Amino acid sequence: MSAKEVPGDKYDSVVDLAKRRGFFWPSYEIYGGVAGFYDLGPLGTALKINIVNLWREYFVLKHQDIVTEIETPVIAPEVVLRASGHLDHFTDPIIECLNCGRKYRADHLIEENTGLKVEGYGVEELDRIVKERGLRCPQCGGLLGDVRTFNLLFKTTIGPYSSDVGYLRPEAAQGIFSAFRRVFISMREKLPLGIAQIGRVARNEISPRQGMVRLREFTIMEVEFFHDPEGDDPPWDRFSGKLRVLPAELRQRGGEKPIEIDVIEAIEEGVIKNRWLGYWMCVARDFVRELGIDYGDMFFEEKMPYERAHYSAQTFDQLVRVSRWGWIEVSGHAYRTDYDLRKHMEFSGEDMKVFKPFKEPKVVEVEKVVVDKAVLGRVLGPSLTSFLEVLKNVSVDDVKKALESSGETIAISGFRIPRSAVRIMKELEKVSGTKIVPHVAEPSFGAERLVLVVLDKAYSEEENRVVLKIPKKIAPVKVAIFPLLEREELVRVARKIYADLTALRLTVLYDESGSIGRRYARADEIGVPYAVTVDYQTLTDSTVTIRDRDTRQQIRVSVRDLYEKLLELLDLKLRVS
RNA sequence: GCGGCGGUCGUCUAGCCUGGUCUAGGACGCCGGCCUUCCACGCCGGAGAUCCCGGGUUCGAAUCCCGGCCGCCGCACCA
Repeated sequence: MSAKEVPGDKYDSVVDLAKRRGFFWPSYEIYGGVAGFYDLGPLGTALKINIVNLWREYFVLKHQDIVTEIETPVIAPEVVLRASGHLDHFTDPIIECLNCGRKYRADHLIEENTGLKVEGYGVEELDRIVKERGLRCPQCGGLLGDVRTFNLLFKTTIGPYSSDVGYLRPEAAQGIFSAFRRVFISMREKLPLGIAQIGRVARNEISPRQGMVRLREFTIMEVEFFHDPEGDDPPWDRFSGKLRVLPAELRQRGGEKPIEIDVIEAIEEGVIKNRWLGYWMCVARDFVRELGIDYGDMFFEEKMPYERAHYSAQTFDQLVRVSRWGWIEVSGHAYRTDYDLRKHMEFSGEDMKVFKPFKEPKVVEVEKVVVDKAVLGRVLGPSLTSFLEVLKNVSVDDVKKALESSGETIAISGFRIPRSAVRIMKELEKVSGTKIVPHVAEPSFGAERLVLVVLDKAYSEEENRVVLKIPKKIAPVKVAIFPLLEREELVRVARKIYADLTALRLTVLYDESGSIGRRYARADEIGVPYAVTVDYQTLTDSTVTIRDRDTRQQIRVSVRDLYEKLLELLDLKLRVS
């Protein structure tokens, strides 16, 4: 039985089904709705939970030796996002040309056209300058609109004081970086260490579109995988093989077709710049495949440097083909290097370095920064303490660099101190290891997008009936129980089976209304993989039929074996290979 | 954010141009009853619509006008 190819309006059918049967719909509909927010209904919630758990299976449970999971708050104090760079990269004063619609950074526009330094100016001040100077659009000479801020972070206040600014996190990562030391210690201080987090994040998108694809608030599933770039190889025996990849260099030359390349080869040839990034892409490939997406409908597109986030040295988006919008991003794979930990070290003053033992201890000549506190005390006075605190996190190289500049005084981390108060000393030391800042490879998924992708992929129409061919493992309802007819003797048996299967923790649907055909159709429409029917034969020999959603074939099993048989069919039976 | 198109029971839709006959019609779905021994059967009954929201024009607005919200498409934007 071949599924009819559903044409271009398939997405509409999916959305329609989602609303009718309770997968998802726009939030706050009774008030007209708000763009970028969606509710998950009963079935959507169940489906999402199953998808999330499958993700957990791939990224956490199959990697329990190297990945652990934590949970951190949705709200972050300002300093965290200042440290991470999100405040700088997410809050821009923007001005738009009223004539041609081009958008500019207001501060850059002013600096380039007037020579004024306006860094740190507020919106009103920038707006005033633009108006006073009569600045026009540099492209078309058109009139400019008002200066506005352009901020993708949702802002709030923590506690009763408006000065305590907080933001809804735009990614789960910053909570992980902030907690890195604690987790590292509780995981007995070993690298590599993956820290996973599943949670809600919010991004105040300018104009969210594409329904469930681009949300202002969604569930992110990510792993920050901390490792030594020179450390051991990933466990290639678990996940490896070919990836479909479209490298940036190829895109630059107009290439649109991904190449197929073995992950290890891709790393050796420098196509993928970090081994763990490549490894997690393999895991992502297999995870998404188990959601029902074929290899051919999925590939990894490398982002151009200007497309990347500020923290990323290389990014691949995992794209999946859906009916209405073509290729959409379901996951991002970023090589964040040691950027985030370094930034948090700098802002918090905490040492996030990790001790990396040498194979054998060695005696080396080390350089140390030595300061003359007597001299400094006279110059800096009470701020000496804070200077010494800051100095702990300044590298020897940075001090050297400062010493290279000319003048009586030198600048270190914003402090001006006499050159004579600082010198570099060399001494011999026995060292058994070194301290490194771990590097991070980050796979990151949007859960709601996956819900949409699964439904879009699973939706099919056969003989005017809708069948949702959701992979059995993630189907929100696993089994439907029907009495063939609404007769007391059949109903009694069917209800008993329903109660038994429910007690065994299967998600079960019981339905006795309408004809048997209608009930099969209703179950097909929400993707129930198996339907168990109690008929008159059941009353004589205690057997029931199990009907397969996709083939409509029925098999007959005894009620006693039903549970085991269903587990087997649903591929839920656990075993070691 | 700009431009185009659109918004009527849960869903799809009739009605809008040409204002009143609309207490807004139908189909599907849903609920109840009858019937029925396996794939949306049939019959009977029922519930279900702020006609997206607000304002205006008019004796009278689902219908005409304005503003807003939401959606789709294009542009712009997009960690």
